[in-house]
This record gives sequence, C-alpha cells and structure tokens, in this order.
Amino acid sequence: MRGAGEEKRRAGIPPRVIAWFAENARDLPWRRPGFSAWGTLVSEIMLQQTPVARVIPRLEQWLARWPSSDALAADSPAEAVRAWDRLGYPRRALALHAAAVAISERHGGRVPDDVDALLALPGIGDYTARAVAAFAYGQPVPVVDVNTRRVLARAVAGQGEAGPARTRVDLTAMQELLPSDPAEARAFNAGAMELGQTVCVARTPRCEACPIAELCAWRAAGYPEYEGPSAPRQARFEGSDRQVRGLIMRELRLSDTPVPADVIEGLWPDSVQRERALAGLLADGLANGSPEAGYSLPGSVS
DNA sequence: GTCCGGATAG
DNA sequence: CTATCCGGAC
Repeated sequence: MRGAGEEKRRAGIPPRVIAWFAENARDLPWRRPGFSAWGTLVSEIMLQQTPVARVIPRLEQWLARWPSSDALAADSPAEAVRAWDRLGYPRRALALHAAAVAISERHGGRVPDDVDALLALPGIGDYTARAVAAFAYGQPVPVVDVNTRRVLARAVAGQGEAGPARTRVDLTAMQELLPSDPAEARAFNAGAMELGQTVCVARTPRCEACPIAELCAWRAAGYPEYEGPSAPRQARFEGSDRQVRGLIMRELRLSDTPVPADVIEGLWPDSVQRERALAGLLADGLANGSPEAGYSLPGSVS
C-alpha cells in the first residue's frame, strides 16, 4: 500500500521536470517549431540505436533529399540504405523505406497519429510509435526510452538501475506520472528523457544538478547498490558478425554494379563467419544476388 | 577497452 | 524471454 507522503512526493516529480526542461532543453532539430511529423518519424528511427550527435547531420541530409514519406517511397530501398551510410543497423533504413511505402499506400502519405497504426508500420515499436504520437501530434501517451526507465527506477522505485526492459510495467509506471494536459504530458515525456540523458546518467549521475533530487527515492534511501537482474551486456564489436556485416554493406553501398563474390571473400578471412554474415544480409533483404551474379543492394537499378 | 541505444525473429 | 543487429566517441 502506498502512503500519502509517497503520493505527494511522486506528484511533485512531473512539474519539477517540466520546469527544468523548459530551462534546459537542448536546441535540437526535431524540437524546432513546425518540424514535420515525417521528420519526427525519421529522427526517432535514427535515434533508436544512435547517439544524438551522430544523428543530426544525417537527419538534415535525409530530410533535404526526402522531405516527405511520398518522396522516399518513390525512391529505391537501395538509395535509402546508401543514404543511411554508417549510422549502423541498416535494417532501420530498409524498414524506414518500407514504412514510407506503407504510409503512402495506406495513409495517403500522412504519417498516422494513432499509436496502433504506427505500431503496424515496419521498424516502429513501442518507443517510436508513442514518441511520434506524443511529439508530432501532442498526444498524452507515455513515452519510455532507456533514459526515462533509469529516471523512474531511481526517483520512483528507489533503485540504482532499471534492469532489463519490461515494456508493460515501464509504460504503466510512466502513465501513472503523466499529466493529463497534452502540453504538460509532452514536456514531461521529453523532459524525463532529457534528464536521464544529461543529468541522471548511468555511471556518474549529477544529483547536484537534478531538479528532483529532493524527491528521489534512490537518494532518500542512501543510494543502495542495485540488487536485481542486470540488463544484458552488448557483445564485443571487434571480430563480431556485426563487424563483418558492416564491411560487406560498406562494399555494396560503394558499388554501382554487383559486387563479385571474390571481392566479398577478400573482406574477411574466416569463411564460415563471412558466409554467415552474407546469408544474414540476404535473409534481412539488405542484399540481393548470388555467387555467380555478385551482390547488390536491394532494389538497385543495375 | 567501454559506452550508448530500440525492434524483431525465434 | 533471449539473441541478434552497427559504428563512432571517449
């Protein structure tokens, strides 16, 4: 059972985060007034597994070339993957192109404002669907990324880490704090993420700069060591299949004609790992071809 | 070397 | 629920 003091403490969190965000929000492209829903969708997909600083230049190039979903849908998946360049996880580029096609075909070229319609698009999951609904359309739906999860784990649950993601639990926790007013809900969604990115960071949180330090359950408990299950650790990149995939993709992006099999062979000495990576790219639809014909990006003209 | 970041297939 | 999927900054 929750005490009255506990309720009061929790109720203080959103207004303080909102006030802090009003003063401390970074000036980012997707926060510009009039930024399009399409731009929001593109930026959120780019931000899925890529830090802000690396996204910004690529986003601006992307939107200059494809200012609408119709524009992207009219171009080839190969060009989308090429323009993605080295942002990483190129399946996102393929999914974004497929989402643009779906938006054109099913939604008349307008990015949908409904969470379920957004979730039905390729490459859009729980985070991105709610981020677009909240930030592009002002809907008061909870948006939870890894930073928000850490803020809630500390301030509300009194734990030092968030542990493995539990989507339903996380969304419920955010929903319970979310103001009903759409403008406040938007600011709290964005502010909680920003707080987690810039102040309530994983390793060395700057509690002296935190607007909710006096309300934080973790701080009140004396910063207890986290006991629960940890989020899984990312495997090494060097020598990984991901590195080999990246090398092959780089070769395909740079070539206007099919890349011969012997060129692929020269990219990585371990044939078992190389073939596994290539098979994975073919299965993902990021590459087309055969040992005889060579390999190309999907939907290439050549 | 370590850190950062959500979607999806099985 | 778990494994897979990138690459640049520090």
